[in-house]
Order: sequence, then C-alpha cells, then structure tokens
Amino acid sequence: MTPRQNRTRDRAERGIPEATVARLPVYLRALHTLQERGVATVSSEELAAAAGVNSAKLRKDLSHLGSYGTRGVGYEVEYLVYQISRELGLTQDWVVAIIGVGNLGRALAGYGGFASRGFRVAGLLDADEALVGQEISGMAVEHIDRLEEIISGRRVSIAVIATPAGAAQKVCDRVVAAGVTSVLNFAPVVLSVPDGVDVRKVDLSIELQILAFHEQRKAGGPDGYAPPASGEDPPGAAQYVEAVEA
Amino acid sequence: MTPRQNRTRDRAERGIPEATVARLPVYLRALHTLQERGVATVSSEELAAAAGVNSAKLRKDLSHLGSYGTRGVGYEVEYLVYQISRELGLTQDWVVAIIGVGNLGRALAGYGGFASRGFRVAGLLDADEALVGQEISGMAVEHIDRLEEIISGRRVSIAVIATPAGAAQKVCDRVVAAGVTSVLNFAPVVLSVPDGVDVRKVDLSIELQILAFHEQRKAGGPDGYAPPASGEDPPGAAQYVEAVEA
DNA sequence: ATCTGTGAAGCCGTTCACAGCG
DNA sequence: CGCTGTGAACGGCTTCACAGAT
Repeated sequence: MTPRQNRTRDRAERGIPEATVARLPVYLRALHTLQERGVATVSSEELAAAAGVNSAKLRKDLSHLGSYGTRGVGYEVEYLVYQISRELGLTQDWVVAIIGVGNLGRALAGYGGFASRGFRVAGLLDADEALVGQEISGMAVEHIDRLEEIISGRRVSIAVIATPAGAAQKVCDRVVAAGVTSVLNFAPVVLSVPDGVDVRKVDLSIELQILAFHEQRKAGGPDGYAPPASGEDPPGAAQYVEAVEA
Repeated sequence: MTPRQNRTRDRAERGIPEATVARLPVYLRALHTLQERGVATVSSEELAAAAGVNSAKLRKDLSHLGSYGTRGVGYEVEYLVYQISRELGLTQDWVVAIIGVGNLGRALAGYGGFASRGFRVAGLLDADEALVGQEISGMAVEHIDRLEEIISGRRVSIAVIATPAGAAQKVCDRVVAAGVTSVLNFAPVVLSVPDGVDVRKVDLSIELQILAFHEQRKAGGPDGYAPPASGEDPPGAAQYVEAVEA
C-alpha cells in the first residue's frame, strides 16, 4: 500500500472489459501479420477486417487501453503491438507446465504458439512410468510425483491440464496448492478452485455439440424449425432411452 | 412453406439464446455423471453446482427448452438427458472429417469424446504424402486431393481444420465449396466463410494470453494495478521494439 | 413446505452516429 | 476532409425475488 504512488492512468481507468481482453490476442495476431508485410499504419476499418470484427468494436476496445491512434490517419502498427503486448502481460515471460502427455499433451508440447508469445514450457509431467524419461519436443517427461517440486522450484505460474477426466481435479488441487494461480483445462470436467485462481477451459466435445445444434437448425429449413419428433407432453418415460444411446 | 404445419412448440418459442446453447453440453455432461452414479432426480441447485453455474441461470436455461422439471421435486435425470440431447441434435449422427493429421489432428482423431456423442469421424486427410496410408486410431489417412470426393461422398457436414495456419483458409474454402456448413477451426487464423456457414475457433495461444493478462493483474497486487512501466505519453517510438521481441 | 418457472431489474457488451482532433 | 474516440441507444444475458405448482 504505497501511500502516494504515482497513479498515471490516463485512460484505462480500471479494468478492461473481459470481452475486450478476449479479443486483444486476435488483434495482436492480425497486427503481427501486418508487421511481417511491412505495413506501418493501419486504420480501424482495415484492422477490424483482418481480425474479423467490425470497426466500431475495435475502436471501442482499443479506447480502453488509451488513445493510441491518430485521427485522420489510423494506428501505428508497431506501437500498437507493443501497447497490446504490454497490456496482456506478454512483455514478461510466463512459465508453463503441461500435465498429461497423451496425444493432446504431446500436441501442446510441440505447439509453436507457446514459445513465440513469451510462454516457456518448463515441464512435461505424466503418471505413466513408461513415458517418464522419454523426450518430447526436446524435453524429458518427468514423473508426476515430482509435481510440487517442479511447480514451485521452477516458478510455474500457469498449468495446462491435459490428463484424463478422472485425474484432472486431483491434479488441479495439487498444482493450486503448489502455487499455480492460472489453469488451462483440456479435461472434460468442471474444475473447482479457490477464489483467486483463474481457470479457462477448452473442450472439443462442447464445441462440436454447439455446431451440431446450429447444423440441426439449418437442416430444419431456413425458415421454420422444430426438434425432431416428441411434441406434446410425453406420457411415460421409456422409449427415449435407446434413442440417445443408439 | 407448408401452409398449415402443426407448430407444436409449447415453449421454446423460437430460438434458444446462444449463451444457453453453449451451456447445454455442460449440463449434459453433468447429467451423464449423475446417471452413472444411479441418481434419478436432481434439483436445480445440485445440477447447477455440478455444472459450475448458479441455480437461477440453470433454471432459466432449462426453461428455454420447456417445462421439464417438477416443482417441489426437481428434474428427472434421464428425461432431461434426452431432452437436452434432442435439442442439441445429438439423437442423430454427425459425420466429421479431420483435415490435417499433425500432432493435434492425431490427438483429435483419438479423442473418445467424438464417438461417444454421436460424432463419427469419416475421414482423416493430410497433404503430406508420407502420412497418407498410415493408420491412425484405426483409420487410414487419405490424401487431401480427394477432399471434395470424400466430403460429398460420405456426407460430411462438420469439418475440423487442424492444418498449419497458412493452409487453413484454402482448406476452409474447399470444404465449404464441397458442402460443409460447420467448421471447427484449430488453426490460428480468422477464417472467412459465406453466410450460413458456422465457424467455431479453438485457439490455445489466445487462451494462454487471456490467462497471462489476469495473472499479471494478480501479480500487481490484490488492490491496485498498473501495467509495468511506460506511463505518460511516450515521445518517440523506438525502445519498445526489443522489449516485445526479447 | 419445497423447488420450479418467470416477470422485472440491472448489468454488460455491441452498435450507432457524430463531435472533435489532426 | 478522414478517421479516431466516445456518449447514447439498444439488445442480450444474468440475477433477483417471488408467484405458483406439486
């Protein structure tokens, strides 16, 4: 509680809306692409198109960070890249551990997008003795028994959980107890964590089910739509069981 | 436009809110877990806890499907499973093709969550000649040249794009031209598609960046927070370049 | 008495449209 | 004159609180 801290917060009064935070990485990627093409300046209209949003939204989003554009001109690409990177915390390194080295964990370990954005994978852990010691993407798999030691010793702050569903909550409890405050969960379970710990979830099955919903709706015709069969109050509850299993 | 179609739509007037659709798969999973434990009836409070939402939201969500609960009692698990499955379109099968059989595509091909929910993988395609013919999760990889033939011949309606970023848009254009209307994209690019085609995106790097943002905020102290350095108007634009590269 | 279903209120995010700066 | 930054209007989602069914 430094009593007289210089609170230079020109804009960005306090707290950027969550929806905006979720889009900043998209803008950042679009900006990097422009940068590679040697583009120095970009208008909100152009950048919005590259990011797949409309320009009003983009301008509103950027306005939460500050006034980084020039009226009548646009945004300087390099400068905006820096400002967004800084706001997202990408100017510092984040140490990541991946727990679970199945197919998915392996894919994550080899994913280039990690290193390129300041995320350093400092550990690959698994419970399977047969995997321990194997090299994956230039890194030896370590035994999950050493989880606490690895997390705290290497200052891991983000854990990626890629274990089977049954193991996920226990692993989560352990990484949190060891000091992790951010979790990216690929296991198909709802994780419970104490306040102050952030969890984000990636679930392939859920994404597919959402697509299926819209697909079904489209198939029902461009105008009307009603779910197949089962209209009025079903009297008994029997024949629908195999429908879902079949 | 059948003039006098029997529009039995007791509730669910038209269109379930998108936010609700995104949560139905979560409820469904929680219900399946309860079902395995032999639970027959569940209250909104219990189910909400299992799904990680509050009970008011759960009840409102379910109310969009119809009145499937019993006041004073709760919801019958089996019945609710069926109703949600039907609403999501999971009582029919969906044919999926996975394009790109790198680490990630392999992980997806082996993912059990596909088959268990009515998603049938009918094709694994890749451009790499060395991969073509290899068996992955009991399925032979086919050459991407045959994409159109496979998509339309096998009635694929959902394409999963797991190619490198550079190839994604072209692949997307081809699958859409071949008749696909739902795309699940793992490549770190914004895909352009015609109206009527749904795209959902899964991006590991974005998820990590969102976590980093909150992590940075937490590190700044539980009370105040300001981005590191760079307070007032920066006069020139020079020294921030290596900061983001370093 | 209990727990669902839902109007009503409040909050958040998006879009509009334009003032104002360069 | 062009384009950003932003108040204001709008729409959707969440939360509250309770009426009403069992």
